[in-house]
Amino acid sequence: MSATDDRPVAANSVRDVVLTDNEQGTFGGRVQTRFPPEPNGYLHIGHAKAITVDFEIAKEFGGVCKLRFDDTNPDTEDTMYVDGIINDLAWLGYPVDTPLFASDYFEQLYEWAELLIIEGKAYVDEQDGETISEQRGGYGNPGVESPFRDRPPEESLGLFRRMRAGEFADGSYVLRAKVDMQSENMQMRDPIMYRIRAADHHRTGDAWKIYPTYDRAHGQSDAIEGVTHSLCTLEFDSHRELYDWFLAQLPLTAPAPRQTEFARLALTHTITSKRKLLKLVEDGHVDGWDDPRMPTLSGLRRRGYPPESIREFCDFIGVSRTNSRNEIELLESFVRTRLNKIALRRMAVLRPLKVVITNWPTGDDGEPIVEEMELVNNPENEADGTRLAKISRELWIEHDDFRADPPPKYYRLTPGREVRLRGAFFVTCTDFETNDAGEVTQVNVTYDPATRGGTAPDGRKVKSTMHWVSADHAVDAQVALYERLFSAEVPGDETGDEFDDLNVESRELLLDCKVEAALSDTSPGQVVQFERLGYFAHDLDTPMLFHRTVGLRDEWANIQKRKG
RNA sequence: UGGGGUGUGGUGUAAUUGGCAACACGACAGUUUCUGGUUCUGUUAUUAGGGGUUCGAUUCCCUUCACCCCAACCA
Repeated sequence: MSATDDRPVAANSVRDVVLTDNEQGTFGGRVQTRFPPEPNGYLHIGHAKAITVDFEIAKEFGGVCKLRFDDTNPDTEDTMYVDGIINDLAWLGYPVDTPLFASDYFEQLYEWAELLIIEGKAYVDEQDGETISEQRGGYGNPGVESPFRDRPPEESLGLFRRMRAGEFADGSYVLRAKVDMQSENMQMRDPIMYRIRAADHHRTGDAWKIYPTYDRAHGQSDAIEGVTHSLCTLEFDSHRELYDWFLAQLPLTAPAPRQTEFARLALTHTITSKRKLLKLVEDGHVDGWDDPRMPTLSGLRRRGYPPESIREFCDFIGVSRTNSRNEIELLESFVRTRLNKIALRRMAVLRPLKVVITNWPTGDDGEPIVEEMELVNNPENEADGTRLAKISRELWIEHDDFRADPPPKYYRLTPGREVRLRGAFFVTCTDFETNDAGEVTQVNVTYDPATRGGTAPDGRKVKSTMHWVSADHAVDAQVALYERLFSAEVPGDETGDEFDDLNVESRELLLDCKVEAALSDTSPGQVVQFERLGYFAHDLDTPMLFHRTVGLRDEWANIQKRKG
């Protein structure tokens, strides 16, 4: 997905590595990548970057990218997540027919483990986890070799086979690689290769009693699949040495895959830790994994983010080794740019205020007449055509669009002022009514029949144009407005606890909205622009419930913010 | 504390072998407009600090500092 316009192509440190490999013929020009999620949670915006890096690099060089589930830890994994991930991937634009599973390689991995034992490169340790951890030493401190490190291979082999047979309890034995207890790289201090787990695996059930660790399984799964470029995030940098070590012990015929790291995506006002996302769900701060406030792909989908805009964003931010945090506003700008082109315009009144056109004509039956106005569906795309909307004597307008006592620079309706009702008429406010609390309950206006369609024959101008819906023809709707889920740019930056920055008012549900009739034809998931308000996504399940995807740029809001 | 990684505007990313610091978002000012939207224009940086080599340094050298990652039988 390289840039097609005159924009400079975003940096891509991974591309540079592939380019170099191709020049040097490391893999004979082959490029194969993989996206390797663990099925223990749903995909989020951070994964979207990894996904585009993995898939787009492969595409760019005429290679393939496969989806492989790294399902080596039965305790946390579930088929539900497998399905969810495949689903989200397809929505993002990367459909996968035949996912791969690390668990399919368990037998091969096991055989290679026996090989290492026989060659004296792995041994069974029977110390407890705490002891092993202590012996690992610390940064700058030497490691201590396990008393079982030089156990004869035959003995280790016997023990390892009994581990597999299920003769031992969880945690009683582990298989360790015999690497270097004095290495400056902690990953190399005899890492665990296999541990005993009595758990039920989501695919292999109880067939296995022992499970390989990530470091043990990952690189070798890559090798089994023929991966050339194993792309991952920066925190695995220190694992690369181990990744290479394991592969170097194997009787591989093809060149070993190469691990290359890049910086993970971080966004302001957003968390992407799976554990904390799960906590948001479990503690009821959000409705679920697909709550529109969640940074999950399913949440963004419900929120109305076009998948293309996420891909364009990922392409734009580039790939580098610099730890950074992108502004959520940048992502939103891609959403707006895309939606501006494709979203149909509609009129919706979120906080209705009654307007009466006092000089509106009456028909022969004594009732106010009803007229139909032709409205443009999308000024950015003439092919979207027009629609008809009914108008009569009584209307709803936005509460914010009238002020009895207007502040400076207020262009909207106010006593004595003439404004335009979008695509309809010019109206002038004559007076208004209030309740006991002094709140405005109704605005009375007169209209100028000569301005039908929205232009004055005499060429006079108005300062502002407002959206409206006919009171008799409006449809009821509910609208969810969203603020950032975390109020701080970097959640937890002050206190260390992200949840201290949780915005408890991140959702405002408006139950009594009045929208134009055409909106009842909106399909589930469709995103439209409510004119002057923003982009809104029709809920996937509940009819006439709309989620604000993102607001429009709002100059007036900025003016008020500066004052306030 | 040992090792590894990274530092370019408010933010993110660019800048052949050293040669006018570019693009986008945001902000601000203006323009256009039947959306305070859109469009278009302008403004917004002595490249972490210090020193050195050079006619010339974001780029090469030395040095200081800051931030991130690593001591799970998680991935």
